[in-house]
Amino acid sequence: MVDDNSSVSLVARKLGQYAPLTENETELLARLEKGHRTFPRNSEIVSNGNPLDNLYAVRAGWLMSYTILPDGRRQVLQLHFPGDIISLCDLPFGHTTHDVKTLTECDLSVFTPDSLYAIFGQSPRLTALLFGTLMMDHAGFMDRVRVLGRMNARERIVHFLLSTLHGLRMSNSAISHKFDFPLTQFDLADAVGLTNVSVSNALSALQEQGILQRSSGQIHILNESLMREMASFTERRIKTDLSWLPKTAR
Amino acid sequence: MVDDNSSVSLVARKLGQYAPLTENETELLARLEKGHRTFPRNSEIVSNGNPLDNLYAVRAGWLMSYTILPDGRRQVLQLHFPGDIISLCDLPFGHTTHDVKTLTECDLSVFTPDSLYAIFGQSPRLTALLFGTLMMDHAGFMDRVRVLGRMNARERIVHFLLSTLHGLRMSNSAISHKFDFPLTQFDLADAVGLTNVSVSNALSALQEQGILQRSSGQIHILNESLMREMASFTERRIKTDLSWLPKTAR
DNA sequence: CGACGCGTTGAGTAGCCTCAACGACAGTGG
DNA sequence: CCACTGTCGTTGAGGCTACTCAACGCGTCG
Repeated sequence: MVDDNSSVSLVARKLGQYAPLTENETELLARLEKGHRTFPRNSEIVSNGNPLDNLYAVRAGWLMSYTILPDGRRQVLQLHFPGDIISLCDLPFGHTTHDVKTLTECDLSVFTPDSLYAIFGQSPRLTALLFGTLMMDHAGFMDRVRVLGRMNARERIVHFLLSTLHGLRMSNSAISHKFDFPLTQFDLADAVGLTNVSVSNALSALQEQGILQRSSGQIHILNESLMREMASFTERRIKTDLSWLPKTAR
Repeated sequence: MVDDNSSVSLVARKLGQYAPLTENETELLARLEKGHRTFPRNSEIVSNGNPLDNLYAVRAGWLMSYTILPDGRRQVLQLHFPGDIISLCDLPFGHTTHDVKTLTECDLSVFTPDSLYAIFGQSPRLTALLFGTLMMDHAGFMDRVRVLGRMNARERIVHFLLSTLHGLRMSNSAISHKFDFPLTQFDLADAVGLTNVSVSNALSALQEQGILQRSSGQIHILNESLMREMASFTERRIKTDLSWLPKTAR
């Protein structure tokens, strides 16, 4: 377990990329992550339809949220990385709207909605930043609708890998072109609306063409710019001028 | 032109469904819709990538937002109905991220981001409600990812029609099972990731089975409960207990 | 060692796509 | 008033992508 930066909130680090935070704001966020606990790989963290008792801040590890159709088909909705807050989007519903489970061993901070409400009450600026991350997610889902609606197998996979890389860099800008990728091909298939067979074929083809390389749970992006073009991937960056924040830096 | 309710903000009416609004709040929203103008059918309202100079509140008519891929493929992202605010989700980016055009003649209020910032500064509760609607959209996009990723032609169309009906009822709860539907089959196809041919076939099949009926730009839902089951459609309703609103009703 | 999960590969299939032709209809201009 | 034009929806023929089903190799773990 890495303890050398346990005092720094990963959520704060991520939000700090959008706008500088005051000490007070950092402290507010750190409070969310006071208590934390590790979950083994493949743990069910959130179960669809339950009352929203807890939210989770990811301190380490990967998770994914997904839904199961009545007949068993599964759709992976989103990956969650360090710095993300899980179930934030369910706040206005009061209950969870999908399942979440860990893809790796995870270190999560568990807190209640009330802890967030406290932040909402105390810092309009943090509130806005949190909503900002939600709107980033929103844009991400709009992109995925475009991908799932109009792209073929290879384009889908390329886009997904790029957005994964992008998501990783959000909390750790040091991520290069090579990264651990703990999803099985079944997971990846359920994320991009294909079958494991098609995923296997497409990945092989991509590797064949020297676009990427795979090795034991790792992905190596060999030609990022070509991949961006293939999937018409556009990186969404929140406007750094956050003049729209309510009560700016009171 | 209907003038008898021109003094009532449609946005206010929609937000009022989630939580009662004070007079002051209603007045704030009404300010957004002070000026308005009509646009003919098929007008380009928003063009992808431009600076976000204006937002629009829909007072009457239907619009749709969409993206065009480099090779011309199109994906319809969302329909917009009376009471909706267009481009709200682009606020943190400072530029538009998709195109919007009118499907019918539309009556739109045009206002600047600054007008919204004014609301953000004056009413945290309205701010939260506006974000609430955004999170409803968010949930809608998550549902669409599930639909596009894992459902076949008929299920997709059924789901889309139901969510359209649901969206209409959001601003006008009097909508029954029969409603105008100004989308062409090309539009519908681009919304659910199919071709016009598949849409035509699927609609014919649905009509054949007595599930719905079409007649000159109208859709008549004959068996809503069966359709809900077919597409495992779940109606998202924002929790009416909005205790999480910051500075509740100060 | 056997059991299981995971990835790969092959053969056959199904759903949706492409291309094309045609009819209905509305708008336009002569 | 009527051809002319373009959009829209329908239907058919053929093709392609991704799916289903299945077998097999590999590695991990009990």
